[in-house]
Amino acid sequence: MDKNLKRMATMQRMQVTGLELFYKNGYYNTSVDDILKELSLSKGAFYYHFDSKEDFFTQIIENLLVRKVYSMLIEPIEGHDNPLELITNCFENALETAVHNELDFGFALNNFITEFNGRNEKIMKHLNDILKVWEVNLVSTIQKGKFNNHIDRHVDAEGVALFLMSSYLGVRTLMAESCPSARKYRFMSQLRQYFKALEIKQSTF
Amino acid sequence: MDKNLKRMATMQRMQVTGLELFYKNGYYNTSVDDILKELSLSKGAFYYHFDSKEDFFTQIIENLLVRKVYSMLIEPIEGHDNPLELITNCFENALETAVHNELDFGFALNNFITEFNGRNEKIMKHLNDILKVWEVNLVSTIQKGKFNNHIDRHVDAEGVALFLMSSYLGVRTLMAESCPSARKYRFMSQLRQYFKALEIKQSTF
DNA sequence: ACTTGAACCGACTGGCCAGTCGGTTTTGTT
DNA sequence: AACAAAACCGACTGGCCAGTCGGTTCAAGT
Repeated sequence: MDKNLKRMATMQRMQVTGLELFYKNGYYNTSVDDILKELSLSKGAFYYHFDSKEDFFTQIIENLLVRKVYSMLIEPIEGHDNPLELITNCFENALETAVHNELDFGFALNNFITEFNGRNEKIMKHLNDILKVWEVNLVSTIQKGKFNNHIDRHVDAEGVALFLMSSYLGVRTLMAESCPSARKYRFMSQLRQYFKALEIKQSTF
Repeated sequence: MDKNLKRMATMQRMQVTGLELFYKNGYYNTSVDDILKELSLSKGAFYYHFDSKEDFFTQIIENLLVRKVYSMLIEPIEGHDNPLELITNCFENALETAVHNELDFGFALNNFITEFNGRNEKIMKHLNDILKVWEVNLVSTIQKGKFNNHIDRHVDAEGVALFLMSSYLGVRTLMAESCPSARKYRFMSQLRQYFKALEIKQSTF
């Protein structure tokens, strides 16, 4: 582990730069050489550390994407406060990074899913796993909210989770397209609107 | 116009097949030869009718995508009935085609936007125009609903339109990934839930 | 100083693909 | 039939790119 320090450092550098470029230009539009040029490294170094471009990407998912999605979209909603508030704040923060054009891992996830959907089963499996974790955590957070009387007990937790994930992924696509700031603001307003429908009264189905 | 009949027919065939393959495999992952093979046509035929792959795709957008999005997502919400009902039915139908794995033009739009975002300004312009038309029509439908007392007059029409577009694009991504039928059902339930919050009371902002 | 293996270099291969171009066939016109 | 234009053919070019491989450099141990 100590001897592997240099190895780890190089691999890490490659992965970070790789994710950046894959995020910006897409997987298929980013050549291994593009990444290597950025780092002043050579093909030899790359294939010394990774088996293939696909293997490289898989490791990026496991080492970077999973963790970041976790820390940005999952951890912030764990807690005993009102889940609707937690989720609101979480989305607010996540979308704020989007406004500043920073690397948004939720969006990266969305892009990669779109890019690999129906084209690369192996990679899709990894991406789906992340979605699954997100979904499961949303559902359990909402269930908890029902127990604690923050959320009406008739609401369908799975449905809400799906709706939240959908609208988040969708708005990120639209924010990338134009007026991110205004759209973030409008989106958050509507989210609050939607949450009101989940709060107290009897309804759902 | 009469003399051009064969020309038109061939171009049409190419475009229809092109859209299918671009939809299935993505633009960059579909070679011109792939499309030609499908049609038993040659490179010569292709470049006789189109200037470039990009020109070809642009014409597909203008001739097929625009019209289909219009007929599937815009026309159905024009009318004097309750806009919330119109939109509900429209989404219901649109998502139903998705369940059957048919070519869904709303989804195609979503995929192409993701694929070209930040990578091809020229094509993005065309795609954005479609989104804009969709948005404008949603907004005016909602405004009309406010006038006709179907929708609370405090609601932010632009916000609702954005939220609807977002959630639609997002759920399509998630439906493609797994359990489309169940997700469609859940999504529609939540959409109705959200619409309830827009119906009568004072709120918004 | 010498050895050894990890880390890295970069020229090269083979395949794919957008676009070209000289040629052939098909179609319509006279 | 004769001709011209439209439609189509397919071999070829040049560039890109994933992956290979024989070689060099560097660092640690002895």
